[in-house]
Order: sequence, then structure tokens, then C-alpha cells
Amino acid sequence: MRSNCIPAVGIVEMTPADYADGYAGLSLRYEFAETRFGRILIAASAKGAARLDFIKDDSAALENLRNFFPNAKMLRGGGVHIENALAAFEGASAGPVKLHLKGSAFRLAAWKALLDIPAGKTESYGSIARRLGCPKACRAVGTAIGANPVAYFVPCHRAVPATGALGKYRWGSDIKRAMLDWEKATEQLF
DNA sequence: GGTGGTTTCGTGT
DNA sequence: ACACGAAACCACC
Repeated sequence: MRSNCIPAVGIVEMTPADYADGYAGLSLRYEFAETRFGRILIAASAKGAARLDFIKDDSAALENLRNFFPNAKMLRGGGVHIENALAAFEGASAGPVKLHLKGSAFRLAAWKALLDIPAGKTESYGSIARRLGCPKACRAVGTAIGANPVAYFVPCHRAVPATGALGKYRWGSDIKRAMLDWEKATEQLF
């Protein structure tokens, strides 16, 4: 079994039925929560988590969410994917957090590749590009990974520059470092 | 060990 | 058609 303490089992791709007409066919549950890495806004459909952001201001974050899914139905609270996600942040054993995502084929492949990196481990953008069969596309891989809509469960914090530096992170490099440190510490238990 | 110029490629405009 | 990155590589210092 892969030593990945994040119980994300896979990516379900959104179809036109989900995202046509500004996601009019999508129903989302959303919730705010405090996690060990900071305050989040998470949104999930019945099929999986669709968005997870580290946030500063609740109302601004909710507005961003509505801008991203302009015509989706949104209800606060509830849903197994949100419950499981919050449990996972506590390090508790929880059910799988599936991911329900829309993206280009290249982006989806890049996000899937991240799920192969074990907890506490890192991989360079160039190495990921090679795994995707595009050995020269390291920079495009960086752009694709940076567009990840679900922080932590698509473990984009495990992608780092080949130089050994920490690299950039969409929600702040402090959070990236904290995630990797926590994963390394937790992995001692296994 | 650091800096700068060049290569390279998927996206949004 | 063009410009922009969560990069890598190589030369040079």
C-alpha cells in the first residue's frame, strides 16, 4: 500500500453536464473550517471535492467561489466529502476524499501524477514532466500544477524545483513547508 | 555556490 | 499571434 496519508483515491472528471452554462448542472456543498494549516473554504459535489482554498476573508473567499462556479447550486454544510476531508486534516482515518475536477487533459494528467507521490516525499517539476511523457515541459507542468483547484488533496505541495529549494506555492510557501514538515513527521509512525 | 541568458510548452487573451 | 509562468540547463564568475 502506498504510504500516502491523504486518503484521496482518485479523480472524477467533470463532464459538460456538470460545467455547461457556468456549471448550471452542478450542486455544491461548501463549508469553512480551521485546519492545522490554516482556514479553508471547501466545496464538493456529490462526486467529490471540487475546490479547496486557504483563505483570509470568509466573504471574499465565498465570492471567489461563486465567481468560479457562477451558476452552480450552492448549499452550506454537509456532505461526506467535506466530512472526510476535515477528518483527514486531523490525521484521523477517514473515508476516501474523491476529487471532482474540470481541466484540460494535460492538467488532469499533471494532477493525477501528483497523487503518485508518497506523503512527505517530493518530486521535481521536470521529473513529473518526464513521467507525463513530455520531458521538456517542466515549465508547463509548473503552470498546470499551479492551477490545481483542490489544495492538499491534490498534493501540489509535493512538487518542488530540481535545485532542492522549496519553490513557490499558490497559497504561500509557509503553508507548503508546513504540509511537508507535517507529512514527514507523521510518516515516522508508519 | 550564485547569477543571467536561453530553451521550451500549455494556457488565456 | 503573443506574452506569461510554481522550470531546467548551461555558461560563466
